Amino acid sequence: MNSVAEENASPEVRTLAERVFHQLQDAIVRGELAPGSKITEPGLSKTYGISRGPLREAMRRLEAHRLIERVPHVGARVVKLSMKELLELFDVREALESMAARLAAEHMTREEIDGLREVLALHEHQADLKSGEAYYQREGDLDFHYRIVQGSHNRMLVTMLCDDLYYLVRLYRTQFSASGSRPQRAFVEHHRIVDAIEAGDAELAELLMRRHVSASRANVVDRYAATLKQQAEATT
Amino acid sequence: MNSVAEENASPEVRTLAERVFHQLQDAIVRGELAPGSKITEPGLSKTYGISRGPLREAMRRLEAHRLIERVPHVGARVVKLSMKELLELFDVREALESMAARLAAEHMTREEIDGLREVLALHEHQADLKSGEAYYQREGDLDFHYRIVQGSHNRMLVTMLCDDLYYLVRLYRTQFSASGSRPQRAFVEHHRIVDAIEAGDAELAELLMRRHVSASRANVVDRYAATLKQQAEATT
DNA sequence: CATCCATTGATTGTCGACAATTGCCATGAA
DNA sequence: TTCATGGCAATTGTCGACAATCAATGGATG
Repeated sequence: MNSVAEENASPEVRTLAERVFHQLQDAIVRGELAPGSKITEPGLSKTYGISRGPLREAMRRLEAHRLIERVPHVGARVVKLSMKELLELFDVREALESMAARLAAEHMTREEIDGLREVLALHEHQADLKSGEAYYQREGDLDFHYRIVQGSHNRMLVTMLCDDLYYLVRLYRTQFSASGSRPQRAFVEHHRIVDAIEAGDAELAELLMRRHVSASRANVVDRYAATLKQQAEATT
Repeated sequence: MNSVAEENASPEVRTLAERVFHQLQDAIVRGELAPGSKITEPGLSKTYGISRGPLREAMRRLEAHRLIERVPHVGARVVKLSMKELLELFDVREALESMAARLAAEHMTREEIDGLREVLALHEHQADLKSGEAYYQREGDLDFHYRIVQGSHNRMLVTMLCDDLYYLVRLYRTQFSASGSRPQRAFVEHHRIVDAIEAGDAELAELLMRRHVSASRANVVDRYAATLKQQAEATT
């Protein structure tokens, strides 16, 4: 049923390999393909109705994006983020996003800043409606970071964060079912960051973003420790 | 002389696609494939004596590493770094390497620090011999940065810098024939960085590395401006 | 003479089949 | 019972051929 519906030309969905790459990327990030599960070429080839050629290219791209792990002559499995790797991811994000915030403060245009403010307002509105949910809010959080990165006007940075790391972040959120959080505090931090960017204060924007990511990391560590403790109590 | 040396089973040179990927990677970085030149699948297929299947997978990997650029149904060309992209690269390096230095100061082992000092001593020795050359010194410079990144013990960071960015750095050096430099000053900076790492002073190590990369970037800008001016004079 | 369109050539995208390597399972011996 | 060894099935790696798409050249027309 989907073979006819999706044939209109999106930016880069013109070839089969591209299409199945995005499909697989989504399936993995949304958790439809379980982390750690084995991926077999004939299997996917059948489910997606394409030959193994394009499929292998799609898998090579997934490998480059760290969404699957391959071993020659053995096979591929969906990546399974360990706590260690998750913390590594946060360190990298801290480095790259703080730089992005700094560059954004220097290069962001008026329209981009306005758009950023709108995103912020939208989030607060949603947060008012269902403050406990924090469901759409999570996607919104990424939206916020997304726009700042684009505001850096550094294409290399944009590619690294938006095309690679953010998919890992989303994967982590489904994998650890991390609905988590600290909504109001994050909102305040977001506002401060935008203020700094609007003021053109690169140093401050960088510092605030760095603390923001760092705090998010600390929050994850806390929640993880709590989970461990809870499990320990459950088994006694 | 290295064409025979590297054929015994290296970590991941077991499949044709892997092999030709590394070969192409080297060829591009060393400038044997001119930047901007068009790459055709039948052509490479013949020169390397393999079928188009593995070749396409190798090219997909090269694309992911930003060494070639592909357009669907049109073709692929060797990447040609513009000055803008080069500066973008430096910003990303500044972010990632300063974080690496910080983590290195926290996690580097005694042996790794000793090894780092040896590298430094070796470079000074080479610099004494032929102070003007700065040829091997350039590879040495990368060696220094390489080891610090590994000292961060952050696998994601290692992959990003060593597997991706450093190849772009090498490509830039051949493309701009940038033998460039400021040897003695860089040496001093290197020493200071190692001192900070050995002292476990993460903040300082981060700051110094950041300045080091930033200074290197400024140096590139200066040399570029000089080149432009020189060209302008030549055409009058 | 310039512009537009069609045909041609080549290159990329896709497919199915064959060869090579791996992991598993059964069989046998210590 | 346990371990080693052999064969077997399945998956991955590789190849050559066919179809789809694009750029380029040539001719026709305003």
